[in-house]
Amino acid sequence: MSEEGDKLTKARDEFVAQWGALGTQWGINRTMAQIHALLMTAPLPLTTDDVMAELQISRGNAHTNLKELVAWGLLRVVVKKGERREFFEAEKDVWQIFTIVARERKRREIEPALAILNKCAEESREITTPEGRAFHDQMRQLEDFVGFASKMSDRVSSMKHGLAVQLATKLLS
Amino acid sequence: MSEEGDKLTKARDEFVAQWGALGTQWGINRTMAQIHALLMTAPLPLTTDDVMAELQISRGNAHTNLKELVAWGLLRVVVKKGERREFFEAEKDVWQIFTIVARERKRREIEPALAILNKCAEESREITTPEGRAFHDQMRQLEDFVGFASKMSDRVSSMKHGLAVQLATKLLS
DNA sequence: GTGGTTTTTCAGAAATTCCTGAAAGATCGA
DNA sequence: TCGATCTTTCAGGAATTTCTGAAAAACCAC
Repeated sequence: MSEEGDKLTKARDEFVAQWGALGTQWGINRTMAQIHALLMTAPLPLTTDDVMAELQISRGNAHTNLKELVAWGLLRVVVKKGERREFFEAEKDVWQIFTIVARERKRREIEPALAILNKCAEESREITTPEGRAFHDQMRQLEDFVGFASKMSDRVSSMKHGLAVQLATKLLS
Repeated sequence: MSEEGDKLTKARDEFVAQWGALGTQWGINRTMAQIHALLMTAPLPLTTDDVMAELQISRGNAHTNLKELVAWGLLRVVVKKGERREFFEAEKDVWQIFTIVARERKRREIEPALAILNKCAEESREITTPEGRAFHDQMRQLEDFVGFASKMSDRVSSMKHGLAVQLATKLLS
């Protein structure tokens, strides 16, 4: 039995470590990704101290990243009767996770881009030189495309899981 | 005339600066994003020295990031008759840019994730404890979803622009 | 070959991001 | 109100990423 426990611990530790390393690529910091991995695979909600102990990190670090994950909506705070400490539990549904991440990425990556493109397209609207026209055109094309992507992202994110799969299956066939 | 030229220069400089700042969010470094912005809006191909002068950066920095952009496929090297220096020109078609970025992101973000999930699902396959089953299940669900996303990404990236728009329009209607 | 030009590399500096640890601030029961 | 417990903040330090500048390598015409 202890052997199976070992295998599980090993697999889980590996998942946490590797997922943390991947987090960097995804533009979130290592600790945040590790905490997310840890809680996604935790059978029960954990406290800040549990997380500190498991990942060997400081209280400040654990606290900041736990709250950040709560702000994203990837974790929930759980209050237990007769317990003063806060417990944290992860959203485990993959479609939910996906929509949360998609929304956040849209907010941080797509919307600022749109704002810039809008502004630059506007500022160059009335320039009549060939270079000016070319610039304006390029801004418009980018703006149109990014705006389009933004709308798509909204649509997909707000779909029910089943519907999205249905659509995707059609696309893949 | 000079007034229009000023307006264009101003708009373009702003685009380069802001796009550079955005690059950070997108997980590429500021300089790389700035160079990309500069060349996407350049009427003619530029040399390394042009880029150094425009962005006020060192030769090493300019060189490294130009080559990186060429490796991505976002820039092309242009050789001019009677010129020894290399000139660089950007891919300006938005759909092309999108597919290139999508492919690169898939390679850097999705594929490593799949590899990890695969490994962890495999390692926990035979564990029979309830915790082990739960872990294995979670890995499988993530694996399935990410694999699915990977295939979708491939499909969309390899579409012709028109087809993608057609599909998307249907989705948006 | 030689001299002049352009490209490439890379060690160390600069900038940015992330983490720690401790102190201050809340919360709560008695 | 007090003491105990838990949460939050943040200055300074550590780690990571990015950039510079100069030297080396590659290239080319003569």
